[in-house]
Amino acid sequence: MPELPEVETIVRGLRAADNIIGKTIINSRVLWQRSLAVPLFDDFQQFINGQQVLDVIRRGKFIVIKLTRQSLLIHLRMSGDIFVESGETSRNNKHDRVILEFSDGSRMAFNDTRKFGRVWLVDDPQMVFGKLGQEPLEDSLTSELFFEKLSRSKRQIKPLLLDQTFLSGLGNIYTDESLFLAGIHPSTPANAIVFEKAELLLKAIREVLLEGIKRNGASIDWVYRGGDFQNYFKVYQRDGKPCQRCGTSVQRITIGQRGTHFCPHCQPEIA
DNA sequence: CCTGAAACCTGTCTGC
DNA sequence: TGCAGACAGGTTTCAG
Repeated sequence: MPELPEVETIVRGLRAADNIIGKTIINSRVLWQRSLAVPLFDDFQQFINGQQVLDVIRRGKFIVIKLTRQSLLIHLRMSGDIFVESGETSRNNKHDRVILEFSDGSRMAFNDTRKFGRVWLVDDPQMVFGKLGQEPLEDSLTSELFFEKLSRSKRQIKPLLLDQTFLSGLGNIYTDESLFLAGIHPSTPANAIVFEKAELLLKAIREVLLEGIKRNGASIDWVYRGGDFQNYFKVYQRDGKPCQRCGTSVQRITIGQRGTHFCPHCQPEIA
């Protein structure tokens, strides 16, 4: 599920719809030990009990739950999801990995089919995301700064955008969609992108992320949470179908072990 | 510094 | 129907 817009959608839900702010944790259950990055199970349970949820924010693809004394960080990786509920659950809870129980009888479940997701309970979040790159939606990232960052790397633009130490929050879908909007071939060397194109790319990244957030993220495969951005993909998983701009068949190639979708006509090789 | 491959996992879909 | 293989929204680690 999880790129910046999906994580943002979940965080907003935890602040509003599911509102866990103000709740006190009275018990925790860890059903899959390796979902816990740190600390070990005994300490986790001991430390978290009694702490109250003060706030929930997002940093990159991390969900940050600020507690009385510490922070609970959750990274959903490929298949993680969060559910808040009370009473008997009606959903499929087969893949619940970590559950927090609140004093009002409700609970929050971290569900993760593929078990790639991780949970950290730490004093200082910086310990976990110290090297994370800038938030793409923040104004402090100017076109000039973005262009300068690009010009310092000769890596292919797609793997660079996926690198969370370069920018934080972009994943496979939003990267492909952004490169399409900007008309840049995914294997273009970053330092071959001229200023005007860099400016266009930053604008495209923001446009795609904001639309994703507006549509509550994308729901694909067997995971559905209400988001419908999947109905507005221009290239992602549209290989073989005509490009909506020029009609050329959208192509799928592999770059950096990731499926990569682009229009050969609108995104010519050489920036 | 860069790239590619493998690992961590479960589930779905396609083709024979 | 069965079964092999490819593939999936991510990240880390290691070899070259």
